[in-house]
Amino acid sequence: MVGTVGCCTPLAAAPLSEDEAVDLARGFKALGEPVRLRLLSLIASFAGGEACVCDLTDAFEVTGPTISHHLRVLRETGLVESERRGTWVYYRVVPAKLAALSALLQVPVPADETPRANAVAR
Amino acid sequence: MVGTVGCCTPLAAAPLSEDEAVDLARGFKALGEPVRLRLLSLIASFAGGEACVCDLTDAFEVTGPTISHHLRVLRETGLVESERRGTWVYYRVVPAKLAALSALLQVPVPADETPRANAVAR
DNA sequence: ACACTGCTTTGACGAGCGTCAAGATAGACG
DNA sequence: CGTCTATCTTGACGCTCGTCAAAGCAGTGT
Repeated sequence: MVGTVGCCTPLAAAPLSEDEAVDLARGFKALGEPVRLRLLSLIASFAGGEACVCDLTDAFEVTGPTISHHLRVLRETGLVESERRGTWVYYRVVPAKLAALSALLQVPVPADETPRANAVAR
Repeated sequence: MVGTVGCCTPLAAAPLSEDEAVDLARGFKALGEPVRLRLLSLIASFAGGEACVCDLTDAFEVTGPTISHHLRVLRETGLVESERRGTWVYYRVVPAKLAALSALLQVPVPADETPRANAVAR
């Protein structure tokens, strides 16, 4: 049963240990950078689920080395995989890793708060 | 400014714009720090969904001001709310904000990859 | 073998972040 | 009012991070 809210380790289930927190924070920190987030989004939304670096570089204002640096961070965090095919290097996302982080943020919504995500008032 | 850009926008649906990415990355960056992640987890798993700062401070190795600083970051990011009641200040998580970030990471899993996300421990 | 293109690494610089000690503020209780 | 406790702010320090230019490496084609 995959679909349940408590499939893995929701944030509210139990206080995170320091080691768990260090490990998970690595993932979120990698996502906490606009260029990396766009990079991930671009790769994920490419046809076939993979994109070559040449496509990615053109979509940003930063230089090639910077893109390469961010891709390396994403790769070393396990959020993407890379593979060289001939001249080009292709990147694709690792869904399991994203799912793990996503699951952590699924908090059981208390009764006095609407479960709709877009109703963030204030 | 409410600005919850991607309330229901999975990462793979379409490439993030720069503005969306900047906004969402703010949230992930706040989560990308072990102490803050544990703080959030601690608050979320407290009975009643809220915890006073005194409870939180005791659970960490860092000093009071540092806890206060991290709580401020979480508050200014919209991940938690605070309320003073008498002597103590209580914090509680904002589920909608977490849900928004969680939804973004839900990627359609391709057939060749296992959908299991519980390999979080690493 | 040589030149050319795609991508990564190296080294350096400025900005931002996590942390603490010390001081400031707010409420409770004599 | 004055003191005590709980929490936040300020200012400073070291470390990490994002960025770039320049150099390096890997494949392709001539």
